Amino acid sequence: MGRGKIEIKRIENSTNRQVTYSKRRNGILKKAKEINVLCDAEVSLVIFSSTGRMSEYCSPSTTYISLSSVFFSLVLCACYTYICMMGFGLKCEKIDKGVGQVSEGFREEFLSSEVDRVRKENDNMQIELRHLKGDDINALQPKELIPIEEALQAGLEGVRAKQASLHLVFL
Amino acid sequence: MGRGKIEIKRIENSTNRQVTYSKRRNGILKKAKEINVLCDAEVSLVIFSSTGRMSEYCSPSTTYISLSSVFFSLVLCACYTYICMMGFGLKCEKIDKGVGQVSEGFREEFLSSEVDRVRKENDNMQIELRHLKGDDINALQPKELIPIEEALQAGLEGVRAKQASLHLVFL
DNA sequence: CAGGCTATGTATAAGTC
DNA sequence: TGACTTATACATAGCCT
Repeated sequence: MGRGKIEIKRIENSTNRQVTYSKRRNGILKKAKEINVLCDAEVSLVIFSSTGRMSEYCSPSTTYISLSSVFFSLVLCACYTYICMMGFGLKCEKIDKGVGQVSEGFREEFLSSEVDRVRKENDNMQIELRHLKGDDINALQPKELIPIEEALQAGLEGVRAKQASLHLVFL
Repeated sequence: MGRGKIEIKRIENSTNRQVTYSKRRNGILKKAKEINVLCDAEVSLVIFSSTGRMSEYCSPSTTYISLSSVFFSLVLCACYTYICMMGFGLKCEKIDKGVGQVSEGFREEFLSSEVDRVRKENDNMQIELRHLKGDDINALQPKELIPIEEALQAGLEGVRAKQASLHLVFL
């Protein structure tokens, strides 16, 4: 993608390598952001240059900040590592042998179904919200549009009535 | 980079979105591999499609695991990754098989915090929905009413435009 | 819906300052 | 070393099957 074609192999000239790294890193980060926006994809990207400098991108929408327990983080971290390593068929014995944990099946089962339930509720609301905002309505039948229109109309009237009353107060 | 220029915003047509996702995901994965080879960079990339399918790439070297101080920086990403996976209801068999007890142990902890998170999300959406429907707006400040009104107005216009286009078809 | 096909938009290798 | 330019290779949007 430049003046000349290059072979995909380690760039021996270190200056060149550094320059190419910067450019390509920016390119990848940009593309990561684009696919997130264009396609609703979640992306987690971490790049280390050969000098150890790190760049990263995580798509927004995340709530990991709320997970404050350090222990928890470490476990997740280990987990992530494990995923990466498994990708290359490596075994991570440390994790296997690591902390033994007693798990109480019932509570977990409850939590699991609760997560499912709340998530479903979430999905439905998200769809409703989208529709109210005029998104994703192309797939809808004419009939289905009517209640949406009515809801919007009613909402608008409500808000405007409220605004009008506030306005009176200010006069 | 195609027949036409596109704006970087959510692709509404879901078929298109899926197609674009596949193509761009392959593109990013390719570039991740290239920067790894060309520039000796370590890359860790995880992408989830909106349907929850995961793709990942980790550069072959696993040396970063030993760089524990730097690696610690990955914790946030790790959390994020794990949440994504759970968030899409994926069963990560690799983890379950490999880590066994450990994964079960923190799965519960995860589920617990996940229930909290999703519930919070639920609450927020519920509030937004209520406001759009004209409920609970008495407590709002005039300023806060404006975006609501605008959203309603925009939504209404969207729905009516859609209805108009459908109407044309029926004539 | 998954796989090809091109015209076209982007990324970027190499060059310049 | 970094910022900017340019010619080229590459990625991909819109089609088509």
